[in-house]
Amino acid sequence: MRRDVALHCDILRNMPQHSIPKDEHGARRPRHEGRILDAVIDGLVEDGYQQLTVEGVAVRAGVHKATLYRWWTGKPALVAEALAQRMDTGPVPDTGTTRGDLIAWLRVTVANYTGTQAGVAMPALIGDLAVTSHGLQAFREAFLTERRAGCAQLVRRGMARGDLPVDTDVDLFLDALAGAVFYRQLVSGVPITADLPERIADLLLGSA
Amino acid sequence: MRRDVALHCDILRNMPQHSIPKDEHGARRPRHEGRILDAVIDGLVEDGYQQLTVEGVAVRAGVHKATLYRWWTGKPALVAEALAQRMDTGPVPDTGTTRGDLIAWLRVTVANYTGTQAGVAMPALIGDLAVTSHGLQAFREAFLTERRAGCAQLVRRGMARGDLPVDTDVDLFLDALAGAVFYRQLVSGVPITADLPERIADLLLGSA
Amino acid sequence: MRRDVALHCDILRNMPQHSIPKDEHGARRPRHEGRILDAVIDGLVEDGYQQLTVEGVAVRAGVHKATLYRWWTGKPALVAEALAQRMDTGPVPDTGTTRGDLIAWLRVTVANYTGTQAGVAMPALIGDLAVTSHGLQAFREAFLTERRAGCAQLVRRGMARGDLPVDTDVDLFLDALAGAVFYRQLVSGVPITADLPERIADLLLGSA
Amino acid sequence: MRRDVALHCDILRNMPQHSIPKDEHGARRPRHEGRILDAVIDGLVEDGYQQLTVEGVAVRAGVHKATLYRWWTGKPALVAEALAQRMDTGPVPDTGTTRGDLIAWLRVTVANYTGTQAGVAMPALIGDLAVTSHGLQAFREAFLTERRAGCAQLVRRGMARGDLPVDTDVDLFLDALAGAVFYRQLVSGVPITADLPERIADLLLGSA
DNA sequence: CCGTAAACGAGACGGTACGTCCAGTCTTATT
DNA sequence: AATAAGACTGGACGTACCGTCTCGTTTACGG
Repeated sequence: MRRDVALHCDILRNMPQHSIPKDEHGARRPRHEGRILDAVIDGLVEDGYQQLTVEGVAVRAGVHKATLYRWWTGKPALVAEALAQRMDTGPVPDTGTTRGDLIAWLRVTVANYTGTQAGVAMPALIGDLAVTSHGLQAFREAFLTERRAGCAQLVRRGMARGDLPVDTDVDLFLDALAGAVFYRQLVSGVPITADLPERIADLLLGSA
Repeated sequence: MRRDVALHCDILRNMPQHSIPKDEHGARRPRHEGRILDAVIDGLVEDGYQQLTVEGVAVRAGVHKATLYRWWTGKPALVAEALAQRMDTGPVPDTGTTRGDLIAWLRVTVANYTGTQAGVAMPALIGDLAVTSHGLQAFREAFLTERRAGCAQLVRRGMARGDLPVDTDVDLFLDALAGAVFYRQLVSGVPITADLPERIADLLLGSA
Repeated sequence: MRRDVALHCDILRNMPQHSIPKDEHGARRPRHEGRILDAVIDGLVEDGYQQLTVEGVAVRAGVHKATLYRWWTGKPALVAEALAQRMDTGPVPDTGTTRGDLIAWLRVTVANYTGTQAGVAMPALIGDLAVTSHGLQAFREAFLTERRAGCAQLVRRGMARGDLPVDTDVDLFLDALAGAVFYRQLVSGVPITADLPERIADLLLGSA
Repeated sequence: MRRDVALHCDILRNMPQHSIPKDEHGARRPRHEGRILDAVIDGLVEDGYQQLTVEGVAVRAGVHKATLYRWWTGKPALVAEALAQRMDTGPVPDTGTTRGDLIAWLRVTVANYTGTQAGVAMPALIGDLAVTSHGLQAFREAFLTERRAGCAQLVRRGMARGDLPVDTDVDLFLDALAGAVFYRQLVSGVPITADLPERIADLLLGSA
């Protein structure tokens, strides 16, 4: 009943008062889920993941702490769900060229990791989720799988076009693509400039 | 006096009893520094970064909690120093070929992130360090700069040899190199196999 | 509607299914009153008064918590009613001698306070009831008045017989009689032996 | 270290600032013990035992909740210690006559149970203490033993004087003595008048 | 060899948040 | 109607760890 990191892309929210909210499968949902997830996002933006507390979210959302624990197992689950719902995924880009597709895709990635609080929250969140073995895996499925599949599609299109070697290791390509952004933002700290997407695309297309 | 993330590659340790440990500049050092950093590492290995507590380290090291706070500002500083001392850096590889050098360097990187507890602790540690603006920067300088410089040297050698384009963005190349490993280990969760170093090298050398 | 500590010596219980239970005055009664009060008693016996919870009673009785709150004001009222129905009162003893009567009466008292869970539950129950001014009074009327009247009758018979002074303070006599048992059981903790009734009777009859 | 109901008649309190308070045996004591026990008593008087909360005591005493839990196991232990220190024991009365002694002793008893909040708190306290098997026993030893011994001395003196039968069951006598007051105050609810001590004395001396 | 300064051990303490429990109320649906 | 189902507010629980503090003791160096 209680979702650990059971993430839903729930669009049915802000229902008329006094009607029990349900998701698309008819399952019960927290009464004030919208307010709660908004509160999580707001807290992330203002204070960052570390400073975010369950009690703080409860206060901000005007909800009792116990209500949060009824529906989520704790801070990681709350944040994971909030991020999953708010993180921009967008459509798979189709610009006509492989380079253009990769650049478009990377732009969204860069925006997600830098523009929102998601990037800053991510390492700590992952650290928290990794405490339990299943936590991180569930998060990956809810959060990454879809987005990763979109990019894989894009890479295969490039292979078909002959822009990429036919034996390209797709998974590795994706890891290098996203990893370059992720690592720069979190670890190396090299400033992220507007032309980063193009530079990464060029590096990986071997046409730099 | 108190080092926040003032990391030293201290080789003077395990001194004869009853002599005050000093570093190479004659500065005083914590009496039981060796035991303490060992305790940190042990704690990391057994419980992970999240579960590690300053009190726990104190108990494990047979030292009073206040002693730790006298010398370090808290958990992140303790862990950062412990990792910096234990993380294997090694010499800059020189195998004769650029591909060989990259593979050798990546092997050490993979070993660091997977073999030790460092990789697992890293995201949470970074998350903690990122709370204070200077924390993360200090950690980078102590931890990354040297290692990164070694790899940069290796990349420039490749450019000189003509194995890499002359206008290669070195910083970006390093980010993609390490990022692919880091991202795979922490985010995507794709299993890390023995041939990963070769595959990454091939991908980035455009010869895949 | 809702009885606070409105205790009834209800003998209409375990009715045929699907007939609305009513008391002797035709008033409506909770549908599953029997199961509920049994659950209270069971809970008292197994866990004691402190550990008894309204939710626990609801679960045990297979009834919804709200149902309990519809008919009773809370735990004290529930327990008070359950005890009132189960506490053995018995007839006023008439053995022919005052000493015999007192002993017989004390035997029942001792049995009530030691054999059942009533004695153990009593102080905490009284503590809870005493929170509201009327709570304790209502409990006294339902629980004590009848039993006390029976004993008073017995004492007056003794005065008539000349076994007790004609100016005996009956209320005080009753308090000392029951108080000796109550105090020993709850406060002093001196073990209660089989001959306690005789000893108390002798003490108060002045023939010890 | 932590006293469950380890009660001390500690007179060493309100020490000069920054000196660690110790009891007569040199054992450590809570820094603000005086303020804390005062807060307990005040809370009892104003709200009664049931409404008293550990958090409330902490606030009232200007002390952190964790401090209370460091030194006491919970509410029962706190209240027990506070009552033990504040409950008037007084010297064993010696009026020259057994009747006078009993009356004097009963007056203090009545005052304790009615004048202070102790009497009102007592049943609920006992109920709480009785949850753990040792709790009640510890309380008895700290709280009752001394006072009871004083009265026993008084009863034996009466036996020596010939005012009481030589085979009087002292324990039972004490139970009846205190029980009459206790039971009236808590259970029967009969109003306690000024002449109650005399009446009880007369009843038990068989001279009523 | 002894006095001084520091590091250290011991542990109470205030503070913040945790995650849990139960009370008691409410809405909605069912019987 | 009375019940069932169960979400919800509210308040307290007892715990964990943080980082700071005082106080007394040890340690090792420098005169």
